Amino acid sequence: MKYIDKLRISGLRPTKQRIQICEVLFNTEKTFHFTINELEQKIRNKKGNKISLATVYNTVHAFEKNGYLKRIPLNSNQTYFDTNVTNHHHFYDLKEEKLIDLENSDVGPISIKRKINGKKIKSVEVLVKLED
Amino acid sequence: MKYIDKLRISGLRPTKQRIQICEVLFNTEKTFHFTINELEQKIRNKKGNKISLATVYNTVHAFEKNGYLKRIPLNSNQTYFDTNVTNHHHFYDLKEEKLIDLENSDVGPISIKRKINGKKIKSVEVLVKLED
DNA sequence: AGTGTAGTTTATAATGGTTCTAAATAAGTG
DNA sequence: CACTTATTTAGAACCATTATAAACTACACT
Ligand SMILES: [Mn+2]
Ligand SMILES: [Mn+2]
Ligand SMILES: [Zn+2]
Ligand SMILES: [Zn+2]
Repeated sequence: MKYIDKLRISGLRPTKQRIQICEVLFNTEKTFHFTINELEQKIRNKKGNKISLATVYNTVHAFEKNGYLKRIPLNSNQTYFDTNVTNHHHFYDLKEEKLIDLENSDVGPISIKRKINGKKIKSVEVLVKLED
Repeated sequence: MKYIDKLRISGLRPTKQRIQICEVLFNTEKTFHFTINELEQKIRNKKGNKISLATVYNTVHAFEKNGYLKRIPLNSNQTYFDTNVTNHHHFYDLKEEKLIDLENSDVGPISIKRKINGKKIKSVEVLVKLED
């Protein structure tokens, strides 16, 4: 999907800054994990110009709300996002403080046997912590 | 196990403040989830006196390090802890913003088929998000 | 018991990721 | 081009958490 469509569907006008964010986020072979600060640095390195943090936060949050980015539940002082929005799970390397994707085929089916009245399951996410 | 032993094993002297924290954390039929601020309020309500936040943080972190409390990976602006330190998983009710324990028997066995060289699995935690 | 030392509590400050603000700028529309 | 509305931005505000350092306490040893 073209960047501009992702932006438009997310209710955002395709500005110069947002398109640069898109190029770093979506113009890659592989998906990746990032914090807001890492993303801001990456844009500065790859594009050679600086986008204000407020714009990065706004754009990432809009993409998250519209399903083009995923927030990863993790105990860290920074929030981690994922450009891989398919259902998948994660290794978390405690020493390196790095996330690694687990393909869905890497994890057997997960059966949740308990039901909560009036609630339905929105997502099931597994976090596998790794140590040496 | 007596509070004082938990404290001593954690390398902490059994002071008046720490014993009050223990009474609120461990002197209950059921286990529970909490944030530091909720814990501090609970102590003030149940014990009628105030313990400084620094002491609550220090004590909780010492108990976490020694396996008497568990930190729950969750995307929140506050850190959640659990007095249930057995292997178990969680529902997270997105609307109520509340954690619910899933007993181990509520979740089928989870097989992780991928290995990372030189790393071993420390924990496997499932987070099931609930919506209405 | 009294003393000395190391551990502890506490109020308060510092830190740092995130969110808010409001003024300057840019996009879209006719 | 003129106008309206959305966007960007630097900086301030927010707030959970961590650090600080002075007053206080546990406890081991006389
Ligand atoms: Mn978090
Ligand atoms: Mn946190
Ligand atoms: Zn991922
Ligand atoms: Zn729990």
